[in-house]
Amino acid sequence: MKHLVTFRVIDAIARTGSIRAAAEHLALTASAVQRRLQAYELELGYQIFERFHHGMELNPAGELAIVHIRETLAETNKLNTRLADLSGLRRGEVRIGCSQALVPYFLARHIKLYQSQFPQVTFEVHVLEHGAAEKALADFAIDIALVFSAFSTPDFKVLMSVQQRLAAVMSIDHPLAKLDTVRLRQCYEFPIALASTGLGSRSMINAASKLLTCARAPELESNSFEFLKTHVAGTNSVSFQVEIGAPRLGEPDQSVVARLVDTRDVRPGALWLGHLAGRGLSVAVSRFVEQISEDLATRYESV
Amino acid sequence: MKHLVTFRVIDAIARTGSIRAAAEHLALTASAVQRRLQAYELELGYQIFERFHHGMELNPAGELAIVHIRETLAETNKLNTRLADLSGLRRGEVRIGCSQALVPYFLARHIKLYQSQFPQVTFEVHVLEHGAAEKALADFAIDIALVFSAFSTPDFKVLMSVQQRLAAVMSIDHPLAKLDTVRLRQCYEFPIALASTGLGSRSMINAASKLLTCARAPELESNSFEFLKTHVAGTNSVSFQVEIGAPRLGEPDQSVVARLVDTRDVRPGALWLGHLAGRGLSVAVSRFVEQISEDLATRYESV
DNA sequence: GCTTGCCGTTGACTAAAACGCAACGCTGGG
DNA sequence: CCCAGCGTTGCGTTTTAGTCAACGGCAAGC
Repeated sequence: MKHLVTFRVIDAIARTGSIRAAAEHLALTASAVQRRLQAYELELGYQIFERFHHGMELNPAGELAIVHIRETLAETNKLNTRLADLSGLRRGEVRIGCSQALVPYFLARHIKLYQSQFPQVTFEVHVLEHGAAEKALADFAIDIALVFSAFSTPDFKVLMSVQQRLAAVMSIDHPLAKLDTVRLRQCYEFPIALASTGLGSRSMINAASKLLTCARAPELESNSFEFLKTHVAGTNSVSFQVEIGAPRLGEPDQSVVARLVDTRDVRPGALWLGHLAGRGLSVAVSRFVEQISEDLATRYESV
Repeated sequence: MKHLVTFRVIDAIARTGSIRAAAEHLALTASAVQRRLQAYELELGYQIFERFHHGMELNPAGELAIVHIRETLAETNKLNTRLADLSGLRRGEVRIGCSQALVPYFLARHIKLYQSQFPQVTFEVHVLEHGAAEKALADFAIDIALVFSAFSTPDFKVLMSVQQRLAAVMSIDHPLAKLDTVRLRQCYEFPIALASTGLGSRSMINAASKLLTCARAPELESNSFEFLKTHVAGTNSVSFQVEIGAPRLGEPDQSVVARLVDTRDVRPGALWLGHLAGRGLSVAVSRFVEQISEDLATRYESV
């Protein structure tokens, strides 16, 4: 889109924090980028960026402008998907921000299913926790967020939220694998491998461990569920994962199985699906929201 | 704004229905206008207009596009007012669509009051009834509508609505002017001058007259309240006007006075203040909405 | 039945804007 | 003290947007 290059340029400057970085990102020269910005600031009548020796930063006027700019870019995308939708084929882009736990099973399955129906729709998956997801929504970097922490400001609209129990993850031949559900006390009889602080499963464990006399520091800690999984597969360690991020209950994933933890030990958390309030969703996105909402609603209890 | 000329060009084509008319309106050549449109259609990948021998008309894709285009233009205006607001002075534009009755007293008073505080804010007043106001809102031609008919689709958000009684308008020395309120029957003892069908006061009268045996066709009919007013000033005719559009009760306006009609004869109608749902209001507009809402709320009963 | 008028569109030419390149002045960190 | 990285500017070239004039087509009017 010819008339939007200035907006894309300014957006890039704001994101990268420097004209030269933005220029490289856009395959342009620094001077071209600088001149576009200068021309826009002149038209607007206000400086948008504060110039520092280390780069550029938005000033208060720029904060207002960048919202308008990103909104316009997003609206343009929506127009394109609507037009494509009108002419028959469903095209579009879905940009998701979600917790790490959602990626390997839940999202992978749903994106595959969706693309088998609408191959022209592309996906962008950003792994983000907590506030990062809110910021990405506000910056128009993602369309929807699927996270474990509740949204902290009213700028976001919750589309749905479901209960999530905690699951213990262990090797397929682990003694606890024979049980249907496990007690937290039983898990602590083995070495414990936990996700890093800040991830969904860790906060559930932390809350529960306060009440548990046998609780102790974990033998292993990592911010990669993938690593935790391979670790427990080869040892008698026990790890934990939010229900939806655990290997499908019952269906062993290679050499790892998951068992729900008794709710008397760990109270269920919540998974939130939301988007930016006041912002409409494109056809492709709302169709995807429908798909995952339906699955979530049938699979888990709403909260 | 350099990057919006294409949008303004297309908007002009859509409004005028022809490239050449749009060109003249924009002080450009027809070929320049045509090329901008062609370039946009090429970028978009879809034709936006249907070409006829008598001019241009939006096709379905164009209907989608024009909404986006007008929304973008309106959003740009909002950004400008927000920036001006941030830098101290309150600048901006308020575009109102309203029924004829509102103009002479109510709007004139409020615009004068508003501009005495914020002289940099400009006003556009469009006299529109019924559906025309809804269309103007949807086309982003006005920011708010203040009309007597309720909004017919959920695309509009009602900000407030107040009851409106009917008032009889007569010369200052008219026999009925001695009364505080009048009965409809008493009015019909004199020649009657009515507003044209489609205007607010007329529909209230029409509804009431069905129940009245003495009702008859009016001696005079006009779509100009101004004319009706000067007519009753010089004769013993009686005309009607919605409460808010009548000369201030008690305060004679030159040679005309208004008296409320008994509510047993004519049930109050409603005055609606609304804007386009999902569209935020600029600072200047929302400030004006506040001002008139407060006045309406203290002066009339809400409904 | 032909003319006249208005429509969108196109080719040729010109004025203006955008871009790349190279260079300048500046500041903070090694 | 120098070097790396920043935003910015002058200059020559390329690309773009505009005017002007002309073409072909359809509809109404004499």
